[in-house]
Amino acid sequence: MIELHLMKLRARDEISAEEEAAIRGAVADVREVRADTVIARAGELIDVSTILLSGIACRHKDLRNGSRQITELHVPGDYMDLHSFTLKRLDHDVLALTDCRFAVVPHARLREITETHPHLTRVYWFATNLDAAIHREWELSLGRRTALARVAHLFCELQVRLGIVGLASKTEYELPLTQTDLAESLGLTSVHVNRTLKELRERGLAEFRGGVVHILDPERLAAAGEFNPAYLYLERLPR
Amino acid sequence: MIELHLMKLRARDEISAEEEAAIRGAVADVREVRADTVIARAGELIDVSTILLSGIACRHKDLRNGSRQITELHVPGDYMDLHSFTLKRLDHDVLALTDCRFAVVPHARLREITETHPHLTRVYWFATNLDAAIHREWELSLGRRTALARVAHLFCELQVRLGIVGLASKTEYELPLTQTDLAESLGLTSVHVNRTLKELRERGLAEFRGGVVHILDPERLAAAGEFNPAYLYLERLPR
DNA sequence: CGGTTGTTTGATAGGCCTCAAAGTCAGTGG
DNA sequence: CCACTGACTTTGAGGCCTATCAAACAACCG
Repeated sequence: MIELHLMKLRARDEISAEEEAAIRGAVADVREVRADTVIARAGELIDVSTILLSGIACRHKDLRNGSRQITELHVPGDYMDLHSFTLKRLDHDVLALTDCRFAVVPHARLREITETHPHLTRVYWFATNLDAAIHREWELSLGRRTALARVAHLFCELQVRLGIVGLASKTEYELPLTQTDLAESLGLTSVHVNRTLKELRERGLAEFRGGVVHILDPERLAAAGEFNPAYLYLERLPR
Repeated sequence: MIELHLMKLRARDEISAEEEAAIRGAVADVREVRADTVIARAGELIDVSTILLSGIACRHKDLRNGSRQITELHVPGDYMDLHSFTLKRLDHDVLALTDCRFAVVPHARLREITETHPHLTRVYWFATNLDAAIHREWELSLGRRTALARVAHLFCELQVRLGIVGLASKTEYELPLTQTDLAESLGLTSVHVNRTLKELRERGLAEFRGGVVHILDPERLAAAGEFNPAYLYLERLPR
C-alpha cells in the first residue's frame, strides 16, 4: 500500500523494520478522489498529512487574474503535505490532477514519531527538504531556462522521480497530464507548450502523446534541459 | 549575538529558556566574510550549518551560460543552510552579497537536539519549511508575475522579514544590494530592473536608492505585487 | 451525435532581453 | 585637489521569445 513511499525513503537512507512499522502504523485511512479535487486547501488549519498512492497531484498557487503556478508535481510515494505538520496551515492548495488514491496520516501520529523516533524524524525532515530542493530547481527553470529547456528538464526530473518508485523506464513513462497542466508547471501558456513539444519531437529529443512521455534521446534531452539529478539526492546516506 | 535568530523563532512559537540554552550552546564559532564570498558550496559534504548575524546573503543556482538565479535572500536571524543537516550536501551555493557575520553550528549538535529536544526539532523543521514556502512564493513570482509585481512583491516580503528582526520600519529599510542582485533574484535583467524601479518611483509606490528601500505607499505597493504575507507564517502556534 | 475537453495552427502583439554607450559616484593616488 | 579607475546606474534602439487572440481539428462521452 505505502510500498512506493518506502521505496522512495529507502532510496535515500536505511529504514529499519521498526521504523517501517511506525510508518505503517501512522496511516489512519486511505481515500480516493476524482481528478480536479482539492486534497488540502490553502489557509485552513490542518491536522493530517497525506501520502500519494496512485495518480498525479500538485501544489499550486494562483494570482487574482486567474493565472496559476504549479509549484511542484507529486508522484506516487510522495508525501504531498508533510510540511503542514509543522506549518499547521498550507500556503498553497494540493490538487489532484488525475484520479488519486492517498493515505491519511494524523499529525498526532507524526508528533509521536518526533517524540520517539529521532532518526525517522530526520528522514521525514529530509523529505521536506527534498521538496524544497525541487522548488529551488524549478525557480531556476522559471527564472532562467528557455521554454524548451524547461520542458526537457521537467521530463528528465519526472523520469527519475517515477523511476525511483518503479513507474518509469529509462525512456518511457505515463504522465496523464494535459498540456495546460504542463504550462501551469512551467510558467508558460498551453499554446507555447504545444509548440515546444513539437520542437522537442522534431529535434528527436522526446515525445508527449496520449499521456505518455517517450524519451527519444536521453542524453541530448538532459543536455537540452541542463538536467543534473544531484538536486534529487539519489544517495543512501545516514540522515 | 543570535538574538535576531531567537526573535525570528519566537515570532512563530514559544521557545523555552532551556531550548534557548540549547540553541546558544550549539554555536561553535562566529565568522566574518567579505562580500562575494561563498559561505557554503554546492555538492560538497557539509557538517555545519550557519546562522546569518549581519549582512545579506543568498542561495543561488547557475546555468552553464553564466546566468544566475538567486532562489532565496537571507536576512539576519536566518539559518542559511539548516537543510544541509539532513541533506548532507547542498544543491546550491550560499553566497555573501554584502560583508557578513554568521554563527557556525556543527551538525553533531543539531543531531543531539533531534535526540533530546523534540519540540525544538519541530521548530527547526518548521524553519526549513518556511524557507520552502518562500521558494514557492518565488516560483509564483517567477512563473506568473509581471516585472513590476515581482519587484513590488519582493520589497514587501523583505519589509516583513526584516521587520520581524527589527531591521525595517513600515516604510523604510536598508537593502545594500545592486540592481544586478535584484535582477538575479527576480528572473530579470538588470536593465529591466532599472526600468521597473523607475516605474515604481514614478507611480509613487516605492524607491530604491543608495541601498535603501523607501516604501512610498504600502497599500498600493502590496496591491501591485499581490502581496499576502500568509506564506511567511506570522503566527505563534505550537509547532 | 452534439457537447465538452484538449490539441494544433496561424496571425499579431508586447514584455522583456540584448547590445551599446553615456552618466554617476565613491575611492585612490599623484 | 583633481585626474583616474572601477562599480553601478541610466538611457536608447532594436529584436526575439513568449503571450494573446482566434479558430480549426481531434477525441472522448453520455
